[in-house]
Formats: sequence, C-alpha cells, structure tokens
Amino acid sequence: MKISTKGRYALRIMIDLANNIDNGYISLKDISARQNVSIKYLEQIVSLLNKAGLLSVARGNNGGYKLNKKPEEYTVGSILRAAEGDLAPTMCVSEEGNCDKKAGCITYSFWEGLDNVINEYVDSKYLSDLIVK
Amino acid sequence: MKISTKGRYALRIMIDLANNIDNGYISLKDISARQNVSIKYLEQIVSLLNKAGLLSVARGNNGGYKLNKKPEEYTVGSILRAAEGDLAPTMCVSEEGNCDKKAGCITYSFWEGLDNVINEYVDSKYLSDLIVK
DNA sequence: GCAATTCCTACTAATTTAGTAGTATAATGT
DNA sequence: ACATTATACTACTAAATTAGTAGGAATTGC
Repeated sequence: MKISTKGRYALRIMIDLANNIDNGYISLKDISARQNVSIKYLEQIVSLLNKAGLLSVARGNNGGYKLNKKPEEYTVGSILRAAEGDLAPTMCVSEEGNCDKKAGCITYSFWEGLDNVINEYVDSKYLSDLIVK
Repeated sequence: MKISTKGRYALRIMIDLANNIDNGYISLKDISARQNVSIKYLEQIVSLLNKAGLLSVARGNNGGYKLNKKPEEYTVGSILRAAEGDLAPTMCVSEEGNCDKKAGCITYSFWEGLDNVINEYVDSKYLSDLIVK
C-alpha cells in the first residue's frame, strides 16, 4: 500500500517551489538539479499538478513554474491526489471504482472509514508545514 | 495506494471463519466455494495468516482452519499486516525500508504521521465488527 | 490403502510503475 | 529573423509487482 514516486516527487516539487517562492518562475532544470529527478519525468508530474490548477506556468526562455497560492493554502492531500489520482485503499471506495454491491457489503464501511482517515490526515497538513522557514 | 487482493481476501477468509466459528475446522474447499477464490490462491494467503499465528490448523482428512481466538480479539490491522507485510505508505517509514536521511528529512514526519493514522484506524476495528450477528 | 486435506515451491501472465525519447509549441534576448 | 531556452504532448519501454496457476509432497481419518 504505497504512495508512488509520482506522489512523492510531486510533494518534493511543491516544496521546492515553496522554498523558491520569491524567485519568480522556476525551471524544471533547476528543480531537476536540486531534487535529482530527470527533467523528463518531472515534466509529467508537473503536468498533473498544473492540470489540477495548482501552478502558474510561463513558457519559453526564462520560463518555468511557480505556486499560484501561498504555501499555507495547499493541503498536502490536494497535491497527492493531483499526482496519484485518489488515495482510496480499495477500488470499492475509489472514484473510478464501481462495486455494485456496496449496500450488502460488510467490509465496505470499513474501507470507507480507512479512506476517510487517510484523507482527513493529508488534508490536515499544509505545504507550509513542510518548509523550513 | 491500494490494498492488494491478499489483504482483501485475507479479511474475507477471516470473516468466513468467524461466521463459521461453531463448525470446527473449515476447509479451503468450503471457503473457496463461498468466497469465489481458487483453493490454490487461498492456500498462499492462509499460509501467511497461519505463520502469523492467527489460526489453528488440522491437516489431513476433514482438516482445515479455525480461529484460535474470539473474533473480538483480532484487530483488522493484525490481519491486514499478516497478509500485506506492513501498511506503510512509503519505504522510509516501512520496517524493511532504511532511508538513511530520516533526520534531515522534512517529509519524513509527514509520512510517519500518515502511517500512524492508518495503523491506528485498522487497529481500532476488530474482526467482530465485520460479522453479522 | 485411499480419499481428502494442508504444505511448499516454482512458474507465469497481466498489470502497474518508473521512467526514456522524440517532436511540437512558445517566449525571449540579441 | 533566428538561435536559445523553456514547456507540452504523446508514444514507447524496461523493471517490478500483482495475481494468480501448477505440481507434487506430507498428513490424517476412515
């Protein structure tokens, strides 16, 4: 039951951007150098964050990404879900999952409860909690 | 971030055994018929539960498995961990994981906290909570 | 002895993860 | 205008994991 590299790297990207929040647009080249992840892989992950509306982008020379909100306005959950899809521990409680026998299923509410505590936790932590002031 | 079939089937096996707690040793053949999982795959999963000490076994004719404690004495966490290994969301907070830079890592305590809420939840639910009386 | 069962290990197909690669598009500095 | 530096998009691929299947050995009850 692991978070994939997409989720973990997404968090590191957001932390990196938060740490460089006063430096304008940050290129993937810079993030790649600091985080030791290839630019090409970062592209894919950043694309997910961008599509989720978490970032501002500037293309072209001197382009890059920056946060479009303050670090205290991003929950870690919003970042992880943008990168990972959802954090559901089983298909039956996932958005895409459509188990037809939820009603009669005794384990359904157990998994639902697990899904809830996971999301409550990740949404109780903010990007600002993960940066050194 | 999904629980695998091993964990989910393990739970169903334990529920099945709890529901048949007064019927002596239950064969995998019976569980297989009720749960629609092949005997061969059940063997592997039951083996994990057995090695974790959750079951009593009788080999040979009329053999099978039964709970060696009351359903209210098994946490769901103990069942899932027996089948899945551990429920750690990242290697850095896993038993097998040995990230060397825990100390300086800002995200470590975040993952540790997530690991904690997951384990606290699954250990707050008991097998007895999942059976219909 | 025979049938029913667990025990153990090896193998395999399908899926997912973790990337790489190539090309197109966009903005900027000179 | 054009070279340079970026992001954007899509396709491909190798490695790892998951989800089983398969075969046979050991054990027990009748």
